[in-house]
Amino acid sequence: MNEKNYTIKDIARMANVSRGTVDRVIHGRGKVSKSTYEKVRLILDKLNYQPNLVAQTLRKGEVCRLAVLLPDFKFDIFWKRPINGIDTAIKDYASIGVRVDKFLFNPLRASSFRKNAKSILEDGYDGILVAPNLYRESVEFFRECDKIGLPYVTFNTYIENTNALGHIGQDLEQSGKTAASLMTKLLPGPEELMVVHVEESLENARHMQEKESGFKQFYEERNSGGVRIHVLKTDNLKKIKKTFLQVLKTNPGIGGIYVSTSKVYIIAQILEKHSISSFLIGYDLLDENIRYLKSGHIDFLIYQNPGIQSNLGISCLVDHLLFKADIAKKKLLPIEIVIRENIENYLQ
Amino acid sequence: MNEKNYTIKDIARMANVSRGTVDRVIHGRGKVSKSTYEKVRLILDKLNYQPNLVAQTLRKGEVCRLAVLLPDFKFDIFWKRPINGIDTAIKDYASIGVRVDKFLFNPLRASSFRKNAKSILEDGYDGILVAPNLYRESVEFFRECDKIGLPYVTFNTYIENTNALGHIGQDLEQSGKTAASLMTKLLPGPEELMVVHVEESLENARHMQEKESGFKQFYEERNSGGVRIHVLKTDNLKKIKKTFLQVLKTNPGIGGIYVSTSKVYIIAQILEKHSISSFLIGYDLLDENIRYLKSGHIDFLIYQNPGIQSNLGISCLVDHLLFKADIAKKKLLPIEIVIRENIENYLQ
DNA sequence: AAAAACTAAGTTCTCGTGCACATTTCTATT
DNA sequence: AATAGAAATGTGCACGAGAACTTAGTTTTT
Repeated sequence: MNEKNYTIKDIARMANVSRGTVDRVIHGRGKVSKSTYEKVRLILDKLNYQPNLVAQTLRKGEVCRLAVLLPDFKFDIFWKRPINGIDTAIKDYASIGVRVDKFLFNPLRASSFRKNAKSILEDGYDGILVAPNLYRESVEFFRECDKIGLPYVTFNTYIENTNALGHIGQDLEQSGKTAASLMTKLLPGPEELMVVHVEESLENARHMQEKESGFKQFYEERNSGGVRIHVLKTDNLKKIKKTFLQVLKTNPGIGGIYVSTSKVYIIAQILEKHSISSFLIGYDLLDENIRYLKSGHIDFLIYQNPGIQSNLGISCLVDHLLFKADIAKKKLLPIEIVIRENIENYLQ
Repeated sequence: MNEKNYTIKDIARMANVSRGTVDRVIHGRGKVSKSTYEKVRLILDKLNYQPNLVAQTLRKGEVCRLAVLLPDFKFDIFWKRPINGIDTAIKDYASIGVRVDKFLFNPLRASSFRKNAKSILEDGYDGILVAPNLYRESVEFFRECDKIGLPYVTFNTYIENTNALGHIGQDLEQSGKTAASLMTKLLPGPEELMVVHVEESLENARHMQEKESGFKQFYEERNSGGVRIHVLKTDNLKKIKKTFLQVLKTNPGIGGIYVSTSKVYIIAQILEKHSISSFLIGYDLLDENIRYLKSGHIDFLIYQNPGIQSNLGISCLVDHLLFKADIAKKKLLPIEIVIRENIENYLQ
């Protein structure tokens, strides 16, 4: 019950050797006779010796240095929350001696990515968390990392065939499927539905596509042949109202709308204004969205906490570097289903 | 950007005093002249000195000792997961010098609670996490704690008018409301519903009641006058099938069933066997429940991770004791809505 | 005026780890 | 047997905080 935490000193005393010898055994630094090695090893194993992480951290000062390479939210607001999440993670990990430096690149300029990547490679970091949304440059960067054995974790955008330690991201397809499943719960019969993409960021172009694909896939897998899905895509916030209403008018059978982005409140607004009754599912806990969820104009919000994503990314590297833990290749974020009654959990 | 973390030594050098003096200023231990005090204080404030938590922990060895007083899961399986959660928390906090000891009592015997409570009081702990499900004994225990200024956090069962530092628990009423809200999404019209309580543990008797109350409240608040709710309560697993089928037969209009416990798979089983089609909402990610969720016999599962609950409980005490943080009086657990498409997030 | 009491400050030790350096022990060669 | 050289093992210090202990200087007491 009352487990004592054995120290190197304890082990040394029990094995009748000095601390230095125990230390050498623990770290396999050699220069220990075979018999001594085995004697110490046995005691170590029997007592299940765990080094005192606190002392270790104190001694080492900075345990490891991580670099984070993400798009600057100045150019793409999408990245604001992941970056805030990183800031939180930085504080959390500072106490155990992990230092994290941020490198933010302009996602419109390959040169900006290259420049930051170069700095990272030159600065001798121990691990990197990177959003590889510039494909060619990222692959090039990964080659460099592989060359010098620098571990990296990919973030948000998944790239095949890399030696990444892991990937942290949203499961967009599954997210679309979740939306579709919720939709059929609202509208069990064969129905006419609409998928609306309200472009909000560069990053999201690809995301929206995958969500739509997941949404459709759900119905294909179910063989719900009777379902008709209309897709509306726009990046012009001014035009959207007109186009949207037109699609609705042309297809009066549409009973459910799935908005693939956090801009779902725009659709809710239109529905409210024109007193159109339709089921509505969208993303994220923006204040406007919450208002419409509470008023009943939005039926479900799906939430994938980007803050958690950042934290997972850092912890993934730390686990590998510090605790030598085997980490899951792909860590995906929870897809949270939010309604009026359980929203409180997700606010703060 | 590149904030250096100043140490006592740095401060001492800048103020031209010794480390001891700085230490005295920091901890207000007196024996420092006014002029020196102010000189040091000024530098401290200007540099926003934060003591190195790692060194502090190392020095102090054990930072604090916490006791956890819960029912033994040998007598009530309900407590298995919270206790597992505690075990996880114990490991997590060990690294920062927090020691947690478990005291498990027999929830059927007041004497068992008393005996454990006495041990805790005598052993000089710094804080206590307690499940006060034996009312009279708990109140008595809290009086003792108050007397010696021992902080405690209540867990799972809420007791009014205590000086508890906080309470960690499920929001049962809200949980019932969530179920009701999901039900209306499945069954929008005025309907006939059933609430089934399948008693599974002592603890749950009260829980079930609150969930039912929340479920009904949802409809009252909405003024859905047309809804009829039948309640079935049983602790006899053998009889349940018969009674349940009888209620269904007598009230053929019932279109939705809300099971207030994790035993929802029993109902699903009956529905499946008799090919009864009805919407079904229940609790927890038991293997059987997951199977029925995947097969479509269960429509929604609600999940309130008891492991998280334990962790929150410990962190609540640690925040208070170590970081002197103001903690929220009531911390409630997320109410997670689980369907086939997002279940993966919650498994492991 | 010397001893005692007190104040303000400095010094040293501890916590457990990890590494550099010092010392001992063993082996091989002359 | 003496000794170099390697191999094995021991020791000391630093990391930063914190508290006990020590010292220097001042005031009070007898």
